[in-house]
Amino acid sequence: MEKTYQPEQIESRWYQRWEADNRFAPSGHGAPFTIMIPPPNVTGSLHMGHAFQDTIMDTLTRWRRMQGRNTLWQVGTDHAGIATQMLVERKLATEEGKSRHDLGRNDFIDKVWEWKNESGGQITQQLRRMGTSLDWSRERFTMDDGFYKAVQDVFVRLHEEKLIYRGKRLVNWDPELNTAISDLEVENVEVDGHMWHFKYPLAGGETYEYIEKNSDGDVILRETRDYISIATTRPETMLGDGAVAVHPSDERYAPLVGKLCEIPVGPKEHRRLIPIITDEYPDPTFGSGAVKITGAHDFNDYAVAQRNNIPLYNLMDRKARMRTDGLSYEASAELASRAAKGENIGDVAAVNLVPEPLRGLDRFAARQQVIEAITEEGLAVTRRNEDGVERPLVENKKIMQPFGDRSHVVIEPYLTDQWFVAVDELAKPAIAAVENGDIEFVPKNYENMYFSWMRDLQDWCISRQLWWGHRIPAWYDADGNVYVARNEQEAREKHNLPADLALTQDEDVLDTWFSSGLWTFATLGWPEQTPELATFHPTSVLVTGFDIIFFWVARMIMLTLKFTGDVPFKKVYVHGLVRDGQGNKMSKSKGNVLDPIDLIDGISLDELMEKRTGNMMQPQKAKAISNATRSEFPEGIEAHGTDALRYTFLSQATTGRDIKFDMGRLDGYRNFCNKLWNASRYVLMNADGEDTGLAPDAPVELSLADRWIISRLQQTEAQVTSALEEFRFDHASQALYDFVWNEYCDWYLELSKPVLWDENASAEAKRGTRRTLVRVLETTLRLAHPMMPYLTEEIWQRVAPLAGTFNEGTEGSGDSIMVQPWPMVDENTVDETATHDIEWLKGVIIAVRNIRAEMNISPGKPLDVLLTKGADADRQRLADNQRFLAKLAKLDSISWLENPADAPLSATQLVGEMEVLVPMADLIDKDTELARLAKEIDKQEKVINGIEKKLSNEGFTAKAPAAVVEKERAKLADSQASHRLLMEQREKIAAL
RNA sequence: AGGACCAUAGCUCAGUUGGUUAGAGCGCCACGUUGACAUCGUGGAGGUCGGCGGUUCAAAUCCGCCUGGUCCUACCA
Repeated sequence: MEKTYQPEQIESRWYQRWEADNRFAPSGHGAPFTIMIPPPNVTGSLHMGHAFQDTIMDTLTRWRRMQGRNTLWQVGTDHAGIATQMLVERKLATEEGKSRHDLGRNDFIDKVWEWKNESGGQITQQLRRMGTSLDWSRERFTMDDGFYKAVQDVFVRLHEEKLIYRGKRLVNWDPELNTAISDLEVENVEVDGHMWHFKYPLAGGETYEYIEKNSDGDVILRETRDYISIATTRPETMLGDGAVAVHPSDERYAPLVGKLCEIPVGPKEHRRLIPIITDEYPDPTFGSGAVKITGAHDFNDYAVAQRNNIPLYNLMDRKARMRTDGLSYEASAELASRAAKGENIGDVAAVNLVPEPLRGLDRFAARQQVIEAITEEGLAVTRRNEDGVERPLVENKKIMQPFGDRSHVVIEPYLTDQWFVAVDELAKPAIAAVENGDIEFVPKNYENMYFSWMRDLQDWCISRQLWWGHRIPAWYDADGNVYVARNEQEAREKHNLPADLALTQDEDVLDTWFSSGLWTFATLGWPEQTPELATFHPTSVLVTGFDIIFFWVARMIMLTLKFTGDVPFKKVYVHGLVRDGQGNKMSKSKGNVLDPIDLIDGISLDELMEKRTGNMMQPQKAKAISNATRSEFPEGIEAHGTDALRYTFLSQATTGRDIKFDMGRLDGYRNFCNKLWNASRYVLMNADGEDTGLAPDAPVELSLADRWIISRLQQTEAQVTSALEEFRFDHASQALYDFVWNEYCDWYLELSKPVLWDENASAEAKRGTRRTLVRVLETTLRLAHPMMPYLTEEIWQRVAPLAGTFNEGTEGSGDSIMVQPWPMVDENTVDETATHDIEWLKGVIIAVRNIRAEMNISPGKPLDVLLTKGADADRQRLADNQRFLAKLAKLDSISWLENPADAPLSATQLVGEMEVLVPMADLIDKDTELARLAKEIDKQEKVINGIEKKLSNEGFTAKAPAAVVEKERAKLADSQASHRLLMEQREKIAAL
């Protein structure tokens, strides 16, 4: 074996072997255990979030597999409609200078498939690097044939039940991508905005008395007005106003209700009139209390317009430019004015209320022009500034502006025909499933997040004006009648359409999340009732980030309950975001992204800087990022191997919070891998080719240390297992780390040396120690395997043949650790006595080490040590463990002093009641030692005082449980003993 | 505006139902290479558990308020 662990040589070899041997396919005979991987974008690449998530899923999967469960970890990728289409469009533009429209729909889609086939392997290759035991033989894609069928089926059936409908609604429109998006794909960001105040003159020059009162009811303003004052952050939408609304209780405007006012924009001769109405929506205490209602360009206004039958006038095209189509402004204004008076004007779609000079302008340019025109006309509300000049009132104001989460452009509420899922009926059972515990969130508090969202759910807009995705299975005839069916033929049959009737399919595709919502059951063959579906569904646990609970988890629950009658998963393990070491979100623009593969393989500083700044347009920013990178990673990043990376993720996988990825820990766990590697080297050096007690009838003698480490192993097995059951990967990894490093390596291996290297030790004892060394290691490897698969497999191959315990119950498949049984706790080998004895032994050794350090005695200098004042048990322990003590504490001799009074001047430490003496008359520095003792005495006195105070408190002795009081008394006795000893020491030294 | 989570050693984090002398790793200091490992060993320094109040015999832990941070949801024309 190499002297240090070299992961790169081991990992790819084992992964290929596992995959070739079909180790990842379900094979257990126990209860099924299923995890569905959250399908990564097919054209994506592995980021830290994936790596983290995949580590957790793989750990669970490997663990359950070893427990004998019939384990399936289903793999697949997502077609990721918008993301993939954007990517290919950008590629097309840069490489061929073409847009998708140059290619046309079919050729473009071919192009995407081409790209998918070319690059889709990247993410799956990277997944393999993480050691994931995914069943590649069942890999799925959300646009493969099976999914196509499932999606058609779900769509058609939901439509038949009227749970999918089509309608003209106000939706979030992305003017860059030219598609509708769902509420969830909108990010609201606070930006600096303005609020303008304009006067809407009353029709026919009418006037009224405007009276403003303060909260006490005193009149603070009284004036005659011929207008109503309106505030807006989006003046360009005034063109599409359909009404002005005031609150019904607002006395200021009561005289105006039912009258008409004039929108102060557009050609003067065709100014439109709109009614002043009442609605609950306006807040009388905000602004002027009067709100313009632009039903086609604002969600709140839309609701008001619906309630009050106000027409919706669309002003913009798909790119959020002012419309150029439809009727002339003059004709449109005429129609709209008739509508305002209550006339039915039929289809409003042709009405284009954008004045000709503004047509074709971008929305922001149009805004500027509208503001200027109104201001010029004197219809802006003015305020006298500090300098005494009247100026138009423009408030600077933080406003929340909606941005597309992909395109990062301002989203426009836009009136279009879209397909929707009516969610009310689907949400009810989905809420119930979590309420009644059929689905459990870990940690629990995410259930609240889920409930609050589910209880206030809007219908889900599922149509996207994209090309890449599942095309909506609906066909139209020339008259616009719609026929929903699985295919055109079925549409004709279903509706008895004449063969010569021309049908065209809906141009839109479905929201990506519509198909991924079917992920847990469509991957298993649904709508066919396959054996896989019967076996592996519902799945056991979903591992996912909190950020997609709404996007994905909630929708899976709704759709799966609807179509399988069962929940998609029983548990949802929700994890936080992986952030950088400083707690910042990793992002390309910040240049702080870590690539899991780089952490595994290592990367030079130059390459890392290039990677982080490669496509960056601004040289200044690139330089800043380079500098930051250089100061954080002056030497680049070393290779750490997959297991170390996995272990780091697991140790940081604490519940309910984001993860600050800690490079220091990564180094630490790389060292841990090396530690385990070297411990194994030691075991193999001492056991390979030797008698490890494999023969069933060979007599074996187990030493104290052997019994102790076996006992500790049982406890570790119990800890790791229960930690995994509770999804506490941090605890599982910690328990294993402690056992391996602090017990097996630090103590047991050292304790094994005196036996193995002692020529006088019996064959039985040597055999027992070798057997224990090997078996404990072998079991530990199995315990560690789900967390660190490569290292454990590599070592296990060499250790297992010497351990001879691995074939139990898994005959014929004993050639990989993957298929070995998970360690079972054996209560019979838990040995309390051995534990106490070893603790005593450690106590003596540590006491000597302490004395060495305190007295500045070289660690190598052999000492003669005396023990005294102990019980008979201590004397016996000394007799039994002479050679261990001598070896580990580097002693010449250690013996029992019958009469404490005979003790020479010594440095002394207590182990229980017993004293450990290192005689050292010649070594002592009087003053230093006295100072040290004074400090120690002081410390003990503080402890004693604290406990005495506690014990003298009657409330404590009366009310605290007896055991707690007893514990305090024992502590007091210990401290008093220490104190006495220190005092004696001080006396002796002082007498020198 | 409503809600969630977080605040423990210089850094990253543990700390079960209240009872520890408050722990780990990294970093730091001192010492140490003959027989698994310097990606190591031994010993050590370092914390009034964000602040204030309360409940209790007893609070890092339970309750309230405050401060600071992260995030979600909804938003006011």
